[in-house]
Amino acid sequence: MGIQRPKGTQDLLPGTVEQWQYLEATIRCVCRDYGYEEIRTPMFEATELFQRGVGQTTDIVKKEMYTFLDKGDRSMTLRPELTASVCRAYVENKLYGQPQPVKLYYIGPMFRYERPQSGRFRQFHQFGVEVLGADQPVVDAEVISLVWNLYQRLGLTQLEVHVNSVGCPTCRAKHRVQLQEFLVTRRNELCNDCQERFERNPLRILDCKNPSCQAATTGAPTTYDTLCPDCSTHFERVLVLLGLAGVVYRVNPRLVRGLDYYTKTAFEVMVEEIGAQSAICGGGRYDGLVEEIGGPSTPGIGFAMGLERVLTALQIQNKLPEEKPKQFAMLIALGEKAQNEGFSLLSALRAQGMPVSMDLLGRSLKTQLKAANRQGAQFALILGEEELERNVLLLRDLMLGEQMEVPLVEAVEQIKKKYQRGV
RNA sequence: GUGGGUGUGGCGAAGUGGUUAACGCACCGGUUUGUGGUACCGGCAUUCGUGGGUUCGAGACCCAUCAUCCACCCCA
Repeated sequence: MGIQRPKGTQDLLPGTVEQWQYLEATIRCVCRDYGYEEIRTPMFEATELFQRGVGQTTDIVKKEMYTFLDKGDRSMTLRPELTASVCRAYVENKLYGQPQPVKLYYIGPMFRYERPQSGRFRQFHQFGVEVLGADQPVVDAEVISLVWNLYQRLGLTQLEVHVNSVGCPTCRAKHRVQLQEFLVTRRNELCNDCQERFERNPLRILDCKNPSCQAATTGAPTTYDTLCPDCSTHFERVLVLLGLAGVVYRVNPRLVRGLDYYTKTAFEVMVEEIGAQSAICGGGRYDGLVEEIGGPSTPGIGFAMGLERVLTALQIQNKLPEEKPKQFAMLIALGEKAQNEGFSLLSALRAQGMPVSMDLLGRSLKTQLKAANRQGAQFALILGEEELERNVLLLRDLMLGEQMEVPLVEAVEQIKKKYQRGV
């Protein structure tokens, strides 16, 4: 076998691309309704952006980035996520000078060097939203409601929306200490991974899948015990507003997000049916990130949604729209003279916006009819030597099996009439 | 990075060491000259991911390698 596509990448072929187009169109529609505008940033950025933005200690930065030196010896990285880039763009383009908040969305490929598995790729696609310059709880609720609304429109069911507050850096640090104090006596009950997490990232132990870790952490102090008054009222307000927006959610004190920048509200949406990688959307507030990147202190919140995973869920739940017939009519021209006449007719029909095509292999009438049938065409426009001599076109209705003769001069008009009736 | 499964034509799938590698779908062509969706007929893998090895003999056994899938880690 010759050259193959890189591991963890996909060729999206006709038949599948339509599903992506449908999903993307629905997303854009919801974003427009919510008043979000699209932003497009580069596929690669200075490596430092992700190191600072995503966090040096995260797996993404430590082992999953596609990093390379360009010809000027600058370290560049294929974007593994987009929140850092959007914040960079916000600062660099001085969007803080525009009316606040700035409400943005993006759709595009991300790159992470991982072992592929179900729902996990090296090039994958995310839809995401970022709101910069607003710290009110309503923003958190609006963003989550946007996600909810999108899934409703897509018809997805069996969703689990988990919401939590991880607090600001101050209360998070307090929680961390309390958690370690709680766990220190049970440390030997934890799995190997969690033994290591104990020092590095004890919050993560809370959402370990290992049953013994689950048991060891029952009754552990939650973030709510340590939330400062500000974080606490913020969280309560978010929950109230979510209820008012009709979002069905669950408060999950064990929900911890993996990226360093999250503060206060964190949330995740899961669909169990799609496999081990069941999170189809994850996000939260990141009030310190813009400043971390070198901009003015600016609150922010956003999420990212894995489109491959959403599509998988839609497939499993059978919620994708049916494929429409590709062509309205097929032109069947027999012989070179007829092809000349037919080709110009074809171009006239297409100029009028009708989806019409013709045989490109010079095949027999019979074969072409068969092909037209398979395309789902409603009409066959037959033009042979005989018709040419009499200046007519055979207009055959493939559904009814009837055909009529139309003078060539009236052909476009007549066909258009049929087409408009169908549309 | 770790662990497990799989690899036969475009797709699905038989083939438990022995002469010519089933079958289904798809595809292409035909069933008298220019009329489709059905039916019938025919065509479509010098070869079983690749490279070695065992054997009189291998798609089947062994080794290596590559690819792919699933799971862990982590994330969308």
